[in-house]
Amino acid sequence: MEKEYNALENEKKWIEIWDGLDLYQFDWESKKPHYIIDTPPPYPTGSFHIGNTLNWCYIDFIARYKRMRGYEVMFPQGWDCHGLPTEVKVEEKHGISKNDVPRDVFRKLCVEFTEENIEKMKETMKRMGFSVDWSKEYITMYPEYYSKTQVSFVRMYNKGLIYRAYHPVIHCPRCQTTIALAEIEYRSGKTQLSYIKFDDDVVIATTRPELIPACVAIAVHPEDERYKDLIGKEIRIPTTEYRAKVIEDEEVDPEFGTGIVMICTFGDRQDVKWWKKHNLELRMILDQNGRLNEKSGRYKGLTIPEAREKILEDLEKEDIVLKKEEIEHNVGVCWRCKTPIEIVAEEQWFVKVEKDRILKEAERINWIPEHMLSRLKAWVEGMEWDWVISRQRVFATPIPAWYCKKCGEVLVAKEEWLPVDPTIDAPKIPCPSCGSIEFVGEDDVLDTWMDSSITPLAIVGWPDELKDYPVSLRPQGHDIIRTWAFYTILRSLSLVDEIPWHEIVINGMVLGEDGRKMSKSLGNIISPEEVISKYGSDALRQWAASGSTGSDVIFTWKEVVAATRFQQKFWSILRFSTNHLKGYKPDEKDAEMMRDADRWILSKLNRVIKEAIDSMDNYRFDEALKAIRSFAWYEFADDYLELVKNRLYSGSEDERRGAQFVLYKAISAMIRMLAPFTPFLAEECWNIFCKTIGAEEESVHLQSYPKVEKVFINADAEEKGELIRNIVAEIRKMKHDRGMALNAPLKKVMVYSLQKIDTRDIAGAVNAEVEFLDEMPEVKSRIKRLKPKYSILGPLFKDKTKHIVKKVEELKEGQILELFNSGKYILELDGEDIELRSDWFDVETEKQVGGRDVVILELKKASVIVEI
RNA sequence: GGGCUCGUAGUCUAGUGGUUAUGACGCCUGCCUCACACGCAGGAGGUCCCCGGUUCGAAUCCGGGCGAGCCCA
Repeated sequence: MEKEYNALENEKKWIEIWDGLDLYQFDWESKKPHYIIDTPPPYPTGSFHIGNTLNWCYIDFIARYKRMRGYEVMFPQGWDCHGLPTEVKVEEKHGISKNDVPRDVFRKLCVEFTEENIEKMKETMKRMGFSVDWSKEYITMYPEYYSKTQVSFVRMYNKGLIYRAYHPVIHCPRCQTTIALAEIEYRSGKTQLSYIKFDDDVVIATTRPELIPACVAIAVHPEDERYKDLIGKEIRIPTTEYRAKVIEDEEVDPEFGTGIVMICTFGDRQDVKWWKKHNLELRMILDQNGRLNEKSGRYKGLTIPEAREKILEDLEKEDIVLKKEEIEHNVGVCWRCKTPIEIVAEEQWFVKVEKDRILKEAERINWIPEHMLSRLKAWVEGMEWDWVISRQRVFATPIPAWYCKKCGEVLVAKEEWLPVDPTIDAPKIPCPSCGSIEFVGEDDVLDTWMDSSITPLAIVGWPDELKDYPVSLRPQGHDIIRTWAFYTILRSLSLVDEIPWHEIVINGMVLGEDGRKMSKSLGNIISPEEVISKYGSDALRQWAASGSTGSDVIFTWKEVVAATRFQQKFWSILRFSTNHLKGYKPDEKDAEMMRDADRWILSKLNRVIKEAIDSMDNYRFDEALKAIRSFAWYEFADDYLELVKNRLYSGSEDERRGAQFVLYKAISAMIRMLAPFTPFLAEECWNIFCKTIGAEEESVHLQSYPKVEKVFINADAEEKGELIRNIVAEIRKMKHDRGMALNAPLKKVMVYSLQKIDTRDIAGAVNAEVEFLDEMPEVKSRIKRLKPKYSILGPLFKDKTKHIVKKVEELKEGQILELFNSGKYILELDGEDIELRSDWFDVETEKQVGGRDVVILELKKASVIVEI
């Protein structure tokens, strides 16, 4: 074995080998229990970012672990292709607008662009060693997938869960499309608040003077004494012939501006609420292109900024602009182009949101961490209107519907017609209402979430069949609980009356090294490729396991570097161990050759296996990896290997066999426990390990996870082992304190302890002859004090504990001896007899030696006499 | 403005009622001890954000405050 572990070389080697092996194929026919993961289909931006990396590392830890635990695991990979970002990129790339070319041509350009991006991202994913079953890949822009989206639309329409309605929707004037609530971002900034006199009594303050022609009412707070008399009055709206009534509403803020507010259709979402509540007139002065229309009178044709300027100018002329002031203001903008959004009323397709049902059913899903459910609940409870699913775009799943040219009837496709593009294909039947065969195809398309909200259904064969449902797991980030998780639950309930998954595991966001969200402007972005090219995938994967599930994780180079150090450490452990395992034939009978140190570490190993299993089962990757790493490094390498070195190098055949048995057990288990986290390192180590012991060389990723062998868990062995370790540590510390070399020979060491221990390995480790004493003839020893175990005393004696402890401290040596000799002692406290038991206390002893020039090391459970 | 999460050594972090509060990085001292100097052996470093309460006992539970982050309005 090389002295140094070369991660980059090794990882490259295994990627090539694995590529030809198909290790992770899912088999529906397998008799093993199925474990199906509804993996996120990322948006093919062309780069797999570090946030994705965290998410996929979690998925891969789970997938690899579950496989090793005997499950038939499905780890599919999808791509959520449709959407505006790609349209924008393609327009940029080809220097065109989507309206310059026919729809199908533009769509084709988008498909090509997306295919290239997918390839790039796959590259990174493979390099990361993710155990994806690529035969289960799905791509939402292909007809095989989007026909499923269309089927889902048709079925929900037929169930009355999709409808068309005239409704205020959020609209981006630049993108010229409707956007979902979830697609609004909020920007804070300064804006101008203008005070405008509508008449002598009515002065309103507005940030949107251009909407004055759309003013349909004026509102004041019902308890605002200043304006009581105004309620019910009709006021003329400046610059127009319209008149508006003054109404009262509790949601008016009397503190803001003048306390009088104009209600427009629509300035913001509050306007929508008031408009609905008070049944106000609808006067849309904005067109879809973001320009004012004829309803605005002489401002027709102006853009919003132009209109604002012109109207203010006109109002100034009328001398009714009383004041202007700058205020801090939050404005909703389009998430894509950052243009302030508008609210307009249009005919749209909607999906009905059955709030109560979703809230109730979401509780049947196991949320990890639990509190993430409250995020979903808060979102659902706050929803003000149904889900708008129509978009005025090109690169998306077509809405399978037509409108009869003659009578206007809406015709939604039959399932057997799908996939269909109504802008190209005609319906296969005449209008059911009037018999006409002339139709206009719907040219709105579906929201991308309509594609991605059926992923768990798509991977189990829906709509043809539903092989295994709900699926096992949804892993995703907390940022998309209100979108992906929410929409998926909604759709699953609507389509198959079932929750989509048994469990949902939420990962946090990745923050930059400065603890802030990664962003271009902060310049704190780290790409996975950058990390991989320097330190390799296994190191980055270990970083991903460093945070606790659900919490945001800070990216730190030092964590990555620490991971590579562990890899080297483990490599050295393997190098040492295989050196001593050459020619060893594993044999369970060798367990009989084990000595105290062997039994101790084997017991610890089995505890670690149990801990790792518990942690992995609870998706606590940080705990699991930490337990494995710290066992390997500190207990196994620093303590155990140091203890048995001498026996391995120069012990008898029997002495060696016991240690070899343990090396074999521990190395085998540690490699397998590491496999989900560091698949490359583990594979290489397993390969070397198998060669060393002459076993069949098969991928570690096809092995089973280590099992807890209860027979080796032994509290007595652990106590002895700890004592041996502590004795060695204490002697080393003594050498250190006296400036001696750690391997300097000592004349003699004598150990006295009530615990009978094996001194063979102590001798080897401290380079001295070691004698175990049954008595301490030359040593005077006395009990220094008793240390109460509060965890026992507290619950038994509650408030009396303090008094008892005080009494115990006052006990004489003879009384203490009585306690330890008989195991109990009667203590009198306030006239009451209390029976103390010896195991309620730890005893601290103090010893002295006369005569010989020795150093006495006092340990909790032993005295060590060292002759230097 | 609302919801959620969090506040523990210089930094990051574990710990959800019980001895001396976990670990990593960094720092200091000594060692090239035959697996590893990417290492080994030691060491220093803490008001567990603040105030109150519950309890024999609080980093942990409750209330209030201050601060941070995320999601939303």
